[in-house]
Amino acid sequence: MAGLRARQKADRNRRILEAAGDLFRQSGYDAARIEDIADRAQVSVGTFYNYYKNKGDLLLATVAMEVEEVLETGRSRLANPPGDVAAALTGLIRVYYDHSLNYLTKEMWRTAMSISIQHPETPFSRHYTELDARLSAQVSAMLRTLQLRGAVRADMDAAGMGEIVFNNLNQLFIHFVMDEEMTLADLNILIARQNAIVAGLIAGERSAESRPQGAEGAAE
Amino acid sequence: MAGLRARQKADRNRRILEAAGDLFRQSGYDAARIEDIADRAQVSVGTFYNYYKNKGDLLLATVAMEVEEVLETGRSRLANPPGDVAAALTGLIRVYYDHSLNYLTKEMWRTAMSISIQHPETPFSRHYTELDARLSAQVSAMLRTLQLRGAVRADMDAAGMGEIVFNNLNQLFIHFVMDEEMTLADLNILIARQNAIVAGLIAGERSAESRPQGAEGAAE
DNA sequence: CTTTAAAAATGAACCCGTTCAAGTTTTTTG
DNA sequence: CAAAAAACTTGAACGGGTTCATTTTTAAAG
Repeated sequence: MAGLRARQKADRNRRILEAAGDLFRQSGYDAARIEDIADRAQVSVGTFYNYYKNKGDLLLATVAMEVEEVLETGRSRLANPPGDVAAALTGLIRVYYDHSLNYLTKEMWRTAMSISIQHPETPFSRHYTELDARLSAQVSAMLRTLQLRGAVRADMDAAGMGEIVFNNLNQLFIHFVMDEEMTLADLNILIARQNAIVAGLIAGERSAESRPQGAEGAAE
Repeated sequence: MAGLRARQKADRNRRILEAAGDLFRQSGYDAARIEDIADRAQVSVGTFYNYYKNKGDLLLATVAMEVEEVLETGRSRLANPPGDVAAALTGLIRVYYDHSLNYLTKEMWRTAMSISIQHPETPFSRHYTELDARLSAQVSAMLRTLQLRGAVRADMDAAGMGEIVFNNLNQLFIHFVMDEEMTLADLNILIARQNAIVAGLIAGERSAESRPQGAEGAAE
């Protein structure tokens, strides 16, 4: 009987993950108590802490699964982006956005981001930050591809502009998860508007890109 | 004797704020216990909770003071921005950045952001989000001013582009406070680089703006 | 198969933010 | 000025995340 201990360990881990996902989605992160999660996973509270360093650490396991899936889907989009700059950007970004609520609630996203910001030195945060960096790199890579095709101005720093576009979409995503009323459709409209501006600015000289709209009044 | 109660109240509030600011800076937000803050302010724990709804609420009072000051300084920069687009953007943004560590530590910023994201419906978060919106509006206003002067392309949506620029600087600021090693100088270099890209893209046709650098290789 | 050692599970105890019933001080009323 | 009401202070008690000494289970050694 090779590895009874290992099997039991894997089993308990799976049960904890399942229980946590269920309870987080059902009652929310704050309301889901460690004791509840442990009970449902049929382990004691102490055992839970042998598997995860703390409650936040447990959330990462779930969030990370989601983001890995998004990265994989995004990768397949990099090879052949649409020729239209706005469409290419929006298409890639929608891959990210449209996956976002598959397994995670907005509250779970908020909590994950929140913990990541507050404790940047933890493995949780480092992992999360690294996933962000990889998403950002995908946007840069897409811009570079478009640039090599001539769809984007050759004199632009694609890597830097990719970061700007990613930072923008990331911030919009934060707004999205912070507003329970906001739908994915709303978010997509916002990002399409922003991307249209960017596309108008970076489109190659010869491309038939639609030029941006006129300016609105300013504030403050 | 008009308002003994009012004077005592103001006094206690001042003492609590001072004690909290001191302890947060000295020992960090997490390590500063409510009991310690209350002791130092010469009130009981119960009394503390008559003045602030919770620990995070107390942080807002400090953070808000800092941001209000930044907004005021920023306002004075709006009327007469430098003609150079990159210089105008970087100048405004440096007002924000250079003030940021006057009264607050990185850890305090992280905590404030963290709480704001996790509990968006609280007054704390609403206030913080509103301050962000006002900063964003300042960036938009500056772009609009430059546009009216002809330093920025007339066909650009200044309000939308202002949001993009703000989202970018905000995200960079998050990176900054998440990395204890990173200095303000490092941050300013990063934002100058990003702004140079933006400036190159949005500069008015006739302006003598420096064109952006060549593109780097892409990733992923 | 016993014995010994290592690994893991357990729940009571601890810490700290928050709440609340009871007590105290200030203000208002007559 | 006394009595009643209102406003405020207080610290003990509560809840939930986390820790740790102890016990139990599995693996290794003889």
